[in-house]
Amino acid sequence: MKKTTIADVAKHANVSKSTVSQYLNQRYDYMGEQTKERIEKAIAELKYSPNILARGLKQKSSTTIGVIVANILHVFSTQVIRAIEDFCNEKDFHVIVCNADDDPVKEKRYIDMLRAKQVDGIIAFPTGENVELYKGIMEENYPVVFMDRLIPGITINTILLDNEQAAFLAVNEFVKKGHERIGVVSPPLTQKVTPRFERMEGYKKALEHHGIEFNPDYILSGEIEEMHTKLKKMMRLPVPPTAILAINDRTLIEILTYTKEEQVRIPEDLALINVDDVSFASIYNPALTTIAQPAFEMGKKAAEVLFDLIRDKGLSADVKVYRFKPELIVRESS
Amino acid sequence: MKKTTIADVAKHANVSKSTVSQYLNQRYDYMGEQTKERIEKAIAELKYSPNILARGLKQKSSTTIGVIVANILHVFSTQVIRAIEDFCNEKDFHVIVCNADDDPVKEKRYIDMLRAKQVDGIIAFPTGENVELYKGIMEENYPVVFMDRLIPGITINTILLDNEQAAFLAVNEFVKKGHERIGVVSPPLTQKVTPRFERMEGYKKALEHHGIEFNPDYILSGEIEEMHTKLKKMMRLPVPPTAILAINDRTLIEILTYTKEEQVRIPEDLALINVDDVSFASIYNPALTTIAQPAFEMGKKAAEVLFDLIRDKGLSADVKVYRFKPELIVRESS
DNA sequence: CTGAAAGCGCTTACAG
DNA sequence: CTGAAAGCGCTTACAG
Repeated sequence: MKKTTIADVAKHANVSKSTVSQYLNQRYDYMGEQTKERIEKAIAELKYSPNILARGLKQKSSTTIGVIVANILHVFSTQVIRAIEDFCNEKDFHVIVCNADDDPVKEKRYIDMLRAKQVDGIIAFPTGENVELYKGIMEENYPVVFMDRLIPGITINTILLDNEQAAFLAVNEFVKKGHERIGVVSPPLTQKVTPRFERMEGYKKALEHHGIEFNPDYILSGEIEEMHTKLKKMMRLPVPPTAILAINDRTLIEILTYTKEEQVRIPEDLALINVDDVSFASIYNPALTTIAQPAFEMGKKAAEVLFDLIRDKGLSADVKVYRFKPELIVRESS
Repeated sequence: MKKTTIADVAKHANVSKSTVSQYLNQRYDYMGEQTKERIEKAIAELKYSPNILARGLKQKSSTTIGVIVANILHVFSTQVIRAIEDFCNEKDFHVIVCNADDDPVKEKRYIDMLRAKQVDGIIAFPTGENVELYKGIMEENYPVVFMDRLIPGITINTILLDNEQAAFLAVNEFVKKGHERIGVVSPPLTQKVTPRFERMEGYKKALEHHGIEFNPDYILSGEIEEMHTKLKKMMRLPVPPTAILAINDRTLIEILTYTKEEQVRIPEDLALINVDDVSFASIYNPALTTIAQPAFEMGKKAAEVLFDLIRDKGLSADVKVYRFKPELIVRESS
């Protein structure tokens, strides 16, 4: 089944390829009515559809962008991708999705391959490594937007949650309910991953703001695997925390596994707030008080900024960090 | 910043474009050691990376496949996509993700655009419409694999859960626990969407197998919005069901919203099993008994089958329906 | 062992 | 108002 090409259409309509191409690109300026009709008919009869790859070769655009997430299984990433895809669909663009698994080697490989595929731009949740790679991209003015994470020394447009504010909202809510012994649970803080790091900062500032003394025993940070033991240890302190802020959905699951096992009552024995409005928040027993991220808006913004860069050939007037407001959703766990 | 092309490399290395191309494609058969080295050096110095679009134009491959899901926000779809992407990554392929939202018009648009982009194959969760479109594709031997849904009259390789078995497992578990009044909750059964339809069939067969009389009052099907009222009605029957099979995760959420609101105790007042091992199954109170789908295996299989088709130019010897076994995970709700 | 030439399917000045 | 020609960046017989 040989594909029909523009040449076939031209022959069938008795015009030149150029004229067909003009027609396809809506340059009807000087085109005769009859020519137009003949071409239209030929296209319909041959069921012709142009090869976008060939067009892209000439026009230097693949009408495709790449999105590199850590892992598409994370709900936040999924929502961001959905928003980006909706935006792209309106512009007749497609999106290639890549999972870097927080692995800088995979990240670099994907970026190189996407660029080899002439992708018009990339939205990435950067691993934080590959600084040289991104520096090079910056210098070339290749369109890139960062999502969720900042890389020190790299000035690239970035979409972020107001992470400090997120922690602030949680601590405020706890204080309002009378808590003073407020703990926080986070994945490892060794790497300066933006969301974790900033949320911790916000937590500390909020305590200070409320005149609560900072207690290092109430900060739990570690790999998911060791979280259970660490949690047990923290809750068995002579004076344990009465409220806990879970820094993301993964840590929330660990905490709930623990409270279920140990039959800890929420919020009586332990109040709980987490960042990310998980799917089961309102049906859980008790319903979970959460801090929601506007994931769809953030994804949409990332797409908008990227398309502006693409239009302006990467020469954005000013590189910005866009901060989005988190929202406290009070339910029963706080 | 003009991109460096194969011509630049050729000039720099003092050879012809052909030779550079041979080098790039590892056809070293007769290539002189020095030539090789000179090219290698030139590539490194110019930081050359080939334009895959141009290569694709000649080779008639975009090393890209399309995946059309109903909605990437569904966990099952996400897992399937992740498995497909991992598979593609090993083959140096990329995947374009599209959300058809169960809208046949969007579905058709995506398929047309993906094909115009010379995508090498498509994995789709078909809406069930666009029968003519798929018939045409079939006749052209264009590589397509269906996921999750069958379309009557279209013989295309399809990956499915053994849906009857899924319902069977649930009913068996209920019967084992002494239940005889077993209900089922499903989205609308009007359209013959494969999973719903087959799971209902399995439910009926299972009842028959256990000698339980089929009671139409225990079958609830409807839009998500009206489910709550219908649920209330069913539970207020003179003789209400004592166990419910939720046909997917969306209906599960509705049921749990209801039971939470009405303080129905699970499993004492109502036993519950749902298809899809949701993320909160083990931390819910009570932990949920579920039927898990092997989503990753299913996604991987879809990719394997598609790549076989691509290799064989769509001329697969035999079109098959691949059935995957569901797994009963007994927790506390049954 | 390597190069000149044609071609993949388009677009785009330019000429007439 | 329309066509011939060159070119986008590759690959691939074929010749030598």
